[in-house]
Formats: sequence, C-alpha cells, structure tokens
Amino acid sequence: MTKNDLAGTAVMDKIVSLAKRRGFIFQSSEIYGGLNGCWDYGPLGVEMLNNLKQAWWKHMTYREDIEGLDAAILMHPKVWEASGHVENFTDPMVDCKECKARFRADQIEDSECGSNAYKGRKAIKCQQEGKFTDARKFNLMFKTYIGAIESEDSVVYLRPETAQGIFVNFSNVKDSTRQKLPFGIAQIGKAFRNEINTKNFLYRTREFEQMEMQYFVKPGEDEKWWEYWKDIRMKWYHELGMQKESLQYAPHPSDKLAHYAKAAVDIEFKFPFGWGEMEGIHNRSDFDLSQHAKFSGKKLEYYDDQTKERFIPFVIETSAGASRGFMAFLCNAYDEDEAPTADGKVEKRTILRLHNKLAPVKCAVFPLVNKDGLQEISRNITDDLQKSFKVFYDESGAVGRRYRRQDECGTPYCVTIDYDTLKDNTVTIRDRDSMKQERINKDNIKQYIADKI
RNA sequence: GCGGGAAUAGCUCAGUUGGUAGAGCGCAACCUUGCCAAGGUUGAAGUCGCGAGUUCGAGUCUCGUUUCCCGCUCCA
Repeated sequence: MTKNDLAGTAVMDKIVSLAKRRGFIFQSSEIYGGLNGCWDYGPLGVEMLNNLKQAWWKHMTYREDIEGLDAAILMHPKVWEASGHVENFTDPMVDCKECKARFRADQIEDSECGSNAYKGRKAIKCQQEGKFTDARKFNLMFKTYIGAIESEDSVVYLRPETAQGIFVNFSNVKDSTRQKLPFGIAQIGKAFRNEINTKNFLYRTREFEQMEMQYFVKPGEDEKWWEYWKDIRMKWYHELGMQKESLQYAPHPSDKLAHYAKAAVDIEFKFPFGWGEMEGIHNRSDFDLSQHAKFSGKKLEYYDDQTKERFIPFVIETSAGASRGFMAFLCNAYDEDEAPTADGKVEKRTILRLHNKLAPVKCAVFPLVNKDGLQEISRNITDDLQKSFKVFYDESGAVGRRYRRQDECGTPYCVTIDYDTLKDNTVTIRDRDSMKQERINKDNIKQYIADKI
C-alpha cells in the first residue's frame, strides 16, 4: 500500500499518532489540557528540526554573498509601524447575527449575504437592518509590555515575522562585512501571530519558526534574482528528498499581492489535507528599507563605487516556514510497505523515509544476542560513533523488532554485531529503505555513514 | 468567530437499562532467541480532558469549559 491509496485525514491521523508515540511532537502543556495552536518538539522532533535548520543554514550561509543574523524577538514598536503591521495587520470585522457570516467592516459594500435564502443580497442591506455585531479589531500581533510599567508607552510586540530584524540591520551588516550588492542576510527564528483560527497540526499555529533570507539587489536586477531564488529554493526541497510531484509553484495573482510585494510565488507541498504553502519567494521592492528610512530618519542606502550611484536596494525574500517544512518532510517521509517475517509471511512496516541529513538518529547499534561479549563490543562501537553523530544503542527484544523500531523513527542505518565480529572484526550494516545488509569492517562504520549524511 | 464530530492506559479502541476500569499492540524485567514486529512467564501504567449539577451511586445523564479533527470564515 502506498500513501496515495489512503485518505488524507487517515494518513494525517497516523502521522500525528506516530509523532506522539515516538517523541517527535507533543501538544503544548498537555497535562493541563493543551494550549490551542501550540506544539512541543520531543527528543526526536528537536533533532530533526535542528537538522532541517542546519541544512538550510549551510545552504544559505556557506557561500560568499550571504551573511547570518540572529535578531531579538522584541523590537522597537516603530518597526511595526514602518513595516505596516500595526495598520495592515489589523482588520475590523463584523459578524452577521442571522447568517453567521463574517465580513471585513471596510468591505461590506462589496460583499454578499452569506445565507442561501438571501442569495445575491448585498450585505450592506443586512447591516442597515441591524443584523450585524459591532466591529471588532483583530490584530494578529501579540502585544506585551516592556519594563515595570504597563502603559501605552511601554507596549512592545512579539515579532510576527523575522524579516524586519534583517531590514533594520541592513547597514550594520553591510558596514561590518564589507559586502557588495548583491548580497543577502539569513536568519532563523521564532515568530508569533495571534491567528483567529489554528488548524492542521503544525500547519497553522500561533508560535512558529521561520527561515528567512533577504537578498539585496540593484533595482532593475530584481526580476532576474527573483527567478534565480525561485529556482534555487525549489531545488533545495528536491535535494532533501521531496518528491517532485508533491511540490508546486503557486503564483500570487497581481491583484492579491501584499502591501509590500511587487511579485510573489509560493512553493507549495501536497500535504495529506491538500496543497499548502511552505515558502514564499517575494520581490519586496524597496518598500521595507524606504519605510525604515522614513520612520527612523536614517539613510538606508547603498553607494555603488563603480557607477557612482546612490540608491535604496530592492529585496528578494525567501521566507520558509521551519515548522511547516518540518511537517512537510515528515509527511513526505511517512510510508507503509511490506516486510518479511521470520516464518516467511509478510507484514506491514511503518517507515519514515527521511533524507539522511534530516533523520534524527543516524545509526542504531545492536548486539545480535545478549551474551558472549557482543554487548561490550556494541557499547564500544556506540561510544565511538556518537562522537560524530547521533547514535542509538538497543539490546532489548529480538533484533527484527529493533530494526522496526528504527524504521519508524527514520534511522537510516542499523549496525549489528554478531559472532563473525569476534572472528574477523566485521559487522552488518543494514539500509533502512531496502532492508539490505552488507558486511564492513567495524573500524570503517564511521566513515561509511559520514560519507552519506 | 459559526456549524458538525470526537476526547477512556504510550498508541488504537471496547465499556450493556447509571452499580468500584477492559482488550490488542506497545513498554519494563527474566527466560528463550545465530538477522527483520517470534515464543513463554511476570509486571508497571488510567481522578475515564477539566469543572459543576442530578443521583444513595456518574466513564455512562444534564450544563459549562478546554483541546483535537472536518466544513465555513480568516490567512497583511
């Protein structure tokens, strides 16, 4: 059976349950009944998430034209005025008490009543008849106070995106690194949005992690670089094992672009519940730097020594969700196939076909049986290997059971120490996906795995 | 925010007209075991999401609430 044969909801349920059972994802504050839209990464989850972030970090910053940054989550409140979040992140909404539809208060004139009985009826008429609630504001930014006094003067926000930390540091990074255009700044960090609704496990949550890179270019070259990053970013997902048919570009129609964007395309993944955005590649033009220049009074310009031009760079942004990516890679890896049993039958095998780079544990080590010194050799091998990567030692139960445990966790390699090891120092190393084994010298295990992760 | 469904052991679920909590898998220990969830013995583990109410007595009935899922709405 392949995942395509299974209904989306059923697959999602299985993944959620496996994530809990094996320690990838737990509900936040579970013993208190949970907190809506918040999730914790368990022992295997945090390893995998770190691997994902590390893969992205290397992809972005192990090149000459991109620098790293880790800005504070709390920023000056004016940042969010300049960025447009204070104004645009707030929508006054009204509900119709009769048909239960919700409207943006500023769009009632263009909206239609949500009830079938009044199909085609203008919502403005319902409002005139007094069916609507008072307008309520929904600002998606979490608000808190800095310092001892809780007043309007001490309001700060949890950042709703990491991008602004990069824009406000544009000059700092440029001056301290002597970078010339085009160059980029990359950052991984938490962001917070007080969503009206959360849904789909890790997909829409109130606290999430972003992996963003803002690439600063000369105006006029923005189109070229937008195409470049669009291409590079899609390839990155392919290289980490995502099936091509599970990925697609979803362009934003020009009349639905965000206030800052000149062009935008999403990379979408085919989740069990349908296509969903994982990353956006946006041409933000000079909107952000111009706004911050205006609000801060500081020049955020670039001087080109070659052409003697002074200008505000354009920004091509690649904005990926680490949490969403985590979930997408988990869904992409989940599979069920068939494995032979000791008595010649076949049984269902649950397996996470994670890319070696993402797998939480790289290698498991088993003594074939728990006697005749095989455990001691296995312990020694484990101690040696875990100097280089995450290893799991297991001597509990039959060896077949131990293989299956690792399959469910996505561990790519299992090393088994048997009686031949005593004679010639070889061990078997078993591949997760094919279940095939080969014998190698125990001193070569580390190199064998290091070459593949 | 609206409508619908669900919540009992780590997971998947039973639990009768209201009468002291069950199974399979998993987990732990021991025995057995020479490579793919094997067999045996033993064991740990649940304030039945949370809080009220009705009742002599509530997993079961009522109300509230939280969380998750589905459909709307929302997603600068």
